[in-house]
Amino acid sequence: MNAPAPDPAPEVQRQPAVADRSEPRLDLRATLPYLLGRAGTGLADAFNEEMRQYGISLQVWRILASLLWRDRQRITELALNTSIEVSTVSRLVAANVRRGLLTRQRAGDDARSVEIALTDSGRELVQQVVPIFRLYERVALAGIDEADVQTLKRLLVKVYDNIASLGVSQGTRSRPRKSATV
Amino acid sequence: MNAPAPDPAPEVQRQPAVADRSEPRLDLRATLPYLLGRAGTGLADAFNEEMRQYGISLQVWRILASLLWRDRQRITELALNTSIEVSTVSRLVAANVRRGLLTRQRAGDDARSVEIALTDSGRELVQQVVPIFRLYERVALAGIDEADVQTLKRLLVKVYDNIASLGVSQGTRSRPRKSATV
DNA sequence: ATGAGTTATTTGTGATTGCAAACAATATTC
DNA sequence: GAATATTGTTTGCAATCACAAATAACTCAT
Repeated sequence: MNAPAPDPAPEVQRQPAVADRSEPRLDLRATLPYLLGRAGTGLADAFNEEMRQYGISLQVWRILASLLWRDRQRITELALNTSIEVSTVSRLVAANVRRGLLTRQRAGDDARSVEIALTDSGRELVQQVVPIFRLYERVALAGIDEADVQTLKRLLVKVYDNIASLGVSQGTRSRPRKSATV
Repeated sequence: MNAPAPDPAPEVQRQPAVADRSEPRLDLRATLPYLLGRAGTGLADAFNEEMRQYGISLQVWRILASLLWRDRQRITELALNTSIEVSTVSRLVAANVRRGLLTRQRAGDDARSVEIALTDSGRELVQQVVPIFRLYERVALAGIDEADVQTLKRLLVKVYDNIASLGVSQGTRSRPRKSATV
């Protein structure tokens, strides 16, 4: 969702012939995918766990947070901004309208779309959680100096862009797909 | 639900009074949890997709890779090494024994445990995938110089350790929990 | 306006998987 | 050596969620 990655470097599809040169012995635990996934889901799981006491899931948190950032979004917008499947967003929104955290009303200009907004208690809840979220970020970054934090974030963006460039090359793909981001 | 955020290493429970000082406006997309999750699941999804043509899921890949690294592991070991839930490992192993990629035989010394090992065709398959895995890692790291790669990995370990300290701090936790690592 | 094509959302359904309970075997304690 | 606790694995069940099909409303060319 950003810079289309400068020089996407190696092309992915085909070349198993050459690649066989690498050793068969593979220690996953020193690889980027492993370290990245472990840190990511570790953080996500921990935060998700924390969210239980607020009665919301991580996914719902992201929807609420997105709405705090910009209120009155349509389902599709929410799906795009949170990287959650549209149908899932639809159901999650429905559930939380029932719970009184969100309102859903049809958009004036387009009778198909609905505008989702925070209720007062919804806003209250998110604002209550925001400090917790920030806290988790601080905890995750504890003992890392500011310069390294910036480096880390920059590299994570770079990595994402590198990967994203793959998806596009594949041709027909541009869908949101899964996710478990905090 | 487990530890309701006790008093882990870093300062956890901040007073919400002060916390309100932080801007209510929160741009998720500049935060570590977001960037981390996005990069991690982006990579995982892409690789998972790639695995389709080999007929295995990302989870199965990790089990196979772990067995390539060290053969003859018990279910619990596999769960530990791959960070996949024990019951899930059990089912995945069962399915792939049926498919002829793995063998399962009771361990000599303990009639409860089973030893999982690669069959020839299982080993053949993993070895075929290893280069693809390495390729994905290279693609993800494209354009990042060696020093930064090391920094990135080091920081990811640090972040994980920081988070892990949260969970462990409260005696009761030591289970593997969810995951989606490549 | 009418019908083809598109966009927004919801609903049906199957697959995955986490948790807890069930089982089975071993260890420990008395 | 019986009773109890612990460990390793599997299974029952429920929740989550992606994909696809269905529904509804809009756009636009004719």
